[in-house]
Amino acid sequence: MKYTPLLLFKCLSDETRLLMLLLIHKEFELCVCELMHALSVNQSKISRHLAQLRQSGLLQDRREGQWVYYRMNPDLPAWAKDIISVTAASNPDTILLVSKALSEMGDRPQRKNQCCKPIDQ
Amino acid sequence: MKYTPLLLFKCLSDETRLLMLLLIHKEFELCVCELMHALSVNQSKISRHLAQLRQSGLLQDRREGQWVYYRMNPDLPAWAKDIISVTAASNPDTILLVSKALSEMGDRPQRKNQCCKPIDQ
DNA sequence: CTTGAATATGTGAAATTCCACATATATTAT
DNA sequence: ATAATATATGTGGAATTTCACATATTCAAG
Repeated sequence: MKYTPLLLFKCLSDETRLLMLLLIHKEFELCVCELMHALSVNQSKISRHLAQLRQSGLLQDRREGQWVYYRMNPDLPAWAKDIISVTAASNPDTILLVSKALSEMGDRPQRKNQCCKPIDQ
Repeated sequence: MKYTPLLLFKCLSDETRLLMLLLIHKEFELCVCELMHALSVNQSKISRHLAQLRQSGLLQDRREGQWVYYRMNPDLPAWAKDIISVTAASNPDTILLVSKALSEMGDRPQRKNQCCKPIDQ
């Protein structure tokens, strides 16, 4: 996977993808249905943007039963991680509403092997 | 001017705009004809992308005689400056060729007197 | 095996972005 | 005044991106 600034910025230049990335960055790991609920966006749209982020090397996926969980790709170069971290830290308002919608979601899937990052609240 | 991550990333998601921004970031200030020469791109294309970067608040313009010089907008929020700086510092290859083309334009210190004169002079 | 839930993807249309060409504006020189 | 240079922008079309809908796939439960 070759990471270029242009590839990263194209990924970040769509509102749905940007919100998903920032929310996953905050929550460590989320599944498709959680993202659907948080962003109030239909399944095929979420899934297709996730596929693009995975194919671009920004996200990693992990299947657990019927659910597929997405998290930041740990192999992302440091400069790309920095850009996402700086964006998140300096613009907390960006994911305010979607983060609230996520926390108000009922029946969120339980992660089996999560050790460090609990579902908030 | 309201700066949002999405607006910044849309500006950075086009190759012409990204190269121009990184080159201006490195050179501090460049005029339209220098950018045309460095990127080997025609005038209307350069001018239109510069207009977008100015209208988005990323660049500042300054007229001096018949030339218009563009530089980074000093009012850019720190996080946005950081993103551009991190990108430039960690991806020097990105502007390698355009930077070389610019330096081959010659007489950089006196560019205000020589900018856009015919090549054979 | 069949059903249902969660997710992925084929497809064509809608929306957006990008571009080249022509033309307009601004400044300088003659 | 006119001409020449540098830059900006109107316009329509090409290219790309985004979208919704339908269908496919994968897995768990019965």
